[in-house]
Amino acid sequence: MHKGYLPNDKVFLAVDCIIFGFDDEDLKVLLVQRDFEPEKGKWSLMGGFLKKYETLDEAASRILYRLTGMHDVYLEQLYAFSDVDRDPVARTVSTSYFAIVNIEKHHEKSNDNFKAKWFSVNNVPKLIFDHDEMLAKAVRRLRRRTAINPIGFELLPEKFTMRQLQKLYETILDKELDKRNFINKIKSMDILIKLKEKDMTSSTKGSYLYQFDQAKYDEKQTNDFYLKL
Amino acid sequence: MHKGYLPNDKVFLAVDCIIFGFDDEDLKVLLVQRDFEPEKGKWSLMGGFLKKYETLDEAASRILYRLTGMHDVYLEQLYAFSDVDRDPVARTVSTSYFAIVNIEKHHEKSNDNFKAKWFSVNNVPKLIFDHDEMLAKAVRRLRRRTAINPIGFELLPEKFTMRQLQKLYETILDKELDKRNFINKIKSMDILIKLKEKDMTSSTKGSYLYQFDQAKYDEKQTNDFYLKL
DNA sequence: CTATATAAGTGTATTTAGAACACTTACAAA
DNA sequence: TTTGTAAGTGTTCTAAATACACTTATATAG
Repeated sequence: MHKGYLPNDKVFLAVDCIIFGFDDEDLKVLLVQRDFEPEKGKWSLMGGFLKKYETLDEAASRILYRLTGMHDVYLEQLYAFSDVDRDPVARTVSTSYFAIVNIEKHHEKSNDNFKAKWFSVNNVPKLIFDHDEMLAKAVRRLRRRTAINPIGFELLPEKFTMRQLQKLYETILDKELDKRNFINKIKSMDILIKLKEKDMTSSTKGSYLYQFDQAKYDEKQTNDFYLKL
Repeated sequence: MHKGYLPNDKVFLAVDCIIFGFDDEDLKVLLVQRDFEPEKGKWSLMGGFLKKYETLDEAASRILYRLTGMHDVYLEQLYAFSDVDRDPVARTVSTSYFAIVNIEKHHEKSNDNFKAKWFSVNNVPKLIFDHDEMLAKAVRRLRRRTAINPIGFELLPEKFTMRQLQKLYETILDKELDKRNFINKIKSMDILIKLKEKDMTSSTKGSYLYQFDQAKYDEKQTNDFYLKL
C-alpha cells in the first residue's frame, strides 16, 4: 500500500438530504420515519451511504430519487458533519445536501415505501443524530441563496401569481415585504412571463399568472446578476 | 452489522488545506512538493487522512499545524470533492479547508520537514489531482467572505497602515478601491484602533498604524454586520 | 339590482448608500 | 530651499432602497 493509505483509516461516508418544499403557507421540509435501528421510529433526514463508484452529487441524487421519484431537482452540497460520535453504530462522516422541490410534483410521484411527511420548518420534531444541526444550517444557506440567486422558483407551481411568489420570499426570508417594491424588483429582473390567464381562487378580481422564463434566466446567469431583498 | 452499514462501502477521507497568506504585494498560497508517490515531486496542497478519532476540523488543524507550526488559525470548511478517480491510488473523498495565516508569523515557525513554498495565487504551478479546482474554489470563497466578513485582518501584521489594509482588500478582491471611500467604510465599521505610532518605511511623511480591535469585533459579530466593497 | 367586502393592481416622493473626485500636508533627500 | 513622494482629508452626485394610499374588478349578500 502507498504511504499514508492505511485501511484502518477508512470510514463510512453518508449523504443526508435536506429537502425543502413550499405549500403557499409554510416552508416545509420532507422527513422520513426510520424503520430500522438505531433510532427506529424517530424522524430523520433522508440519507444513505456513498457507494464505491459514485460521487457525492450522484449519491445525493440517488437518495433523493429513491424517496421522491424526482430527477432534475435543485441540489447543492451543504457541509460535511464529522463529530466522532455523531452516529452511534459506526464512525460515519455525513455530507449534507439541500434540495428544493415542488411539493405538487412530489405528490404525484412519491414513493410509498418510506414513511415520509412534510413538516413546517418552524415546527419540526426532534431529529436523530445531528440532523437538527444540518437542517438549521440548510435553512440559513437557503435564506442567503435566495437573497442572491432566485432559486426559489423551484418551489412554486409552473404558473403562479405575484402574491404567491411574494409569500414564498416572505416565508423563506422570514420577513414581510412591500407589495409594490417587491413587484418592481421582480419585474426589473426580467425573468418572468406575464400570462393572459388569471387565477380566480384567491380573490374575486382574480390575479394574473406568471411563468418563470428559464431561457432569459440562463442568459443572465452568465453575467452574475442578483436579487437583494 | 446494522442495516446499510456495509464495510465494503468504506472509503478514505482526506483533508486538504488551501493556506492563504499575503506579503504586501500578492495573495499567496502555501504549497508543498510531494516527496512520495504518486506524483512525487509535483506541487500539491498540504493534506492528510482523517483519523478514526478526530473530526474534520481537528484533522484540518492538525495538518495545518504539522506544516506551519501554527495554532489558532482561521480555518473554514470549503467543499467535499468526490470524483471517483480523483485519487489514482484508492477511492478517496477529500474535504477541503481554507486557512488564512500571517506569513510573518509563519516564517518564524515553519516546519522544514516539508518542501513548502509560497506561490502567488496568480502564478501557481499545475497541482496534483483536483487541487487546482480546490484552489480556485477557495479563492472564490475567500473573495465572497472578505466582502461580507472582515476576516482579512488575519493576513496582516498586528500593526498595519490603512494603505496596507487597502492593498490587501484590493488584492483579495482583485479590483482597485478609492482611498477615501475605503477609509470611510473601514472607519464606519469601528473595529480598528488608531495608534499614535507611525510607520516610516513607506513614505517620508509616515502613515499611522492601526490595530484590529478584537473585542469590538466580537461584540458586533452577534448582530450580523458586514462590509461591502 | 345595489351595496358591500375582498384582494389585486399601480406610481411617486423620500431617504440612504455608493461612487466619483482633487488638493493639501509632512518630511526626507537632493 | 526646492523637489519629490506617499499620506491624509470632505463634498457632490448618482443610484438604489424604502415608505406610502388609493383605485379597480368582481363575487356575494341583502
